[in-house]
Amino acid sequence: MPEKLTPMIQSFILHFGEMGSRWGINRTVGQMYALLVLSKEPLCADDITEALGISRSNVSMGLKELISWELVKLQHRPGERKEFYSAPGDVWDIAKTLIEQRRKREIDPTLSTLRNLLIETPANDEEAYAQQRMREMHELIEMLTLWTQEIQRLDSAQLGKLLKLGNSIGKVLDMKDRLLGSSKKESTK
Amino acid sequence: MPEKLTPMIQSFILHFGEMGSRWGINRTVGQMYALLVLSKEPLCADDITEALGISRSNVSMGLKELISWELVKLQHRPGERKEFYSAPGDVWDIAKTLIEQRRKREIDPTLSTLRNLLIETPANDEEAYAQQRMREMHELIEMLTLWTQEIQRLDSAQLGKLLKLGNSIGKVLDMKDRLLGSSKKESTK
DNA sequence: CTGAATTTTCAGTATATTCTGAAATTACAG
DNA sequence: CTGTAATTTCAGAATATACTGAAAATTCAG
Repeated sequence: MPEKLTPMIQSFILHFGEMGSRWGINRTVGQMYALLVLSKEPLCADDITEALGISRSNVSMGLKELISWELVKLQHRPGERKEFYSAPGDVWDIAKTLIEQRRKREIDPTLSTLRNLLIETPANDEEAYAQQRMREMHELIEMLTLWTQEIQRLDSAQLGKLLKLGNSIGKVLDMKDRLLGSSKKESTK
Repeated sequence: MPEKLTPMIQSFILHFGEMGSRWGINRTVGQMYALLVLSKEPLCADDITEALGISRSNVSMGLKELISWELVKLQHRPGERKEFYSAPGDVWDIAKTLIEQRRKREIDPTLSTLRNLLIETPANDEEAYAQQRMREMHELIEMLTLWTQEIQRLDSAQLGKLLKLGNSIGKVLDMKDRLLGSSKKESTK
């Protein structure tokens, strides 16, 4: 469908369309975002319409969704009515936004549901067991959320350093282990 | 639709059905899994059919999917033709399987696509820029994958200790910072 | 203000996904 | 083996999601 996109850029867009559809976002919106991420200059709705070969109205709705995810920024040019859209220039910023939004939309409501079910008094053994599983689940999700929140506080530069250092994560966890006085004696591979 | 499920268990099942549908898994399969997770004893297909009020064939297909995700284990009882299904008893095992499977199904293919596009020689400035974004993206995904893989190596008990210690993750990251000689001077809140 | 350029909305259509019942297949107790 | 209890398959129906074009609403240059 796309018109003047190079094969390389097309492949990328198609792949992330498919990926998007595996997450909440739908295929077309995923493609729109992929296009925006790859383009240096902000694009207007018509640019997207043409590049992806989809209807103008579909683009309008897609952009609305991307904006609600805070993944896309709207810009105006002086003396121009037209609106231009762009994705953050920093990939880590994008990832942080994605994580944050999914937390708000999925994790938080889940934790809230679990808490509500946990304050009820179990009516029988079956419910007592069920509540135990829910409790474990709540604990786990809360902890993983904490971790990701800590990681999200790193800025792109810090993350870059971490990356360059290779997989020293093992070392950090070992350190953590020592801090915790872990019983299991297993080195990092 | 469900018959003899208590309201508490119903709520849980409904919520995780919705959640499942936001991920690759569909609503009904999500409900089936929620039911299995909450039940102490393994269930047979007919139990699920009855509890959720869906067709027997739907249950059969759903179970097939859950098995392909390795989220559910099949068991036989001596002298019984019937098959019984159960979810792991440990929530962390479940989470690890989910993470692992999503990595295989989504992350790995994405990294592979990115690598293929990165070995091409950019035909023009536009492609050169696009490749740069792809490179950053590849780096980031690879690093985050490494982190999660390290975390996945922890067993349930280690994770439990981590949890009980509260959010000491900040401290570890600070430690890491010092190790890296971070420039930014910001304490853990 | 005005009106042309632009964006948004939405009802209807197209597409994709999920679900079902009936038929085919499989597995195993006897 | 055989018969039956169980599971699986699959074509078609039901449902849900995505997409479009036309019409309405909005915005701002002049």
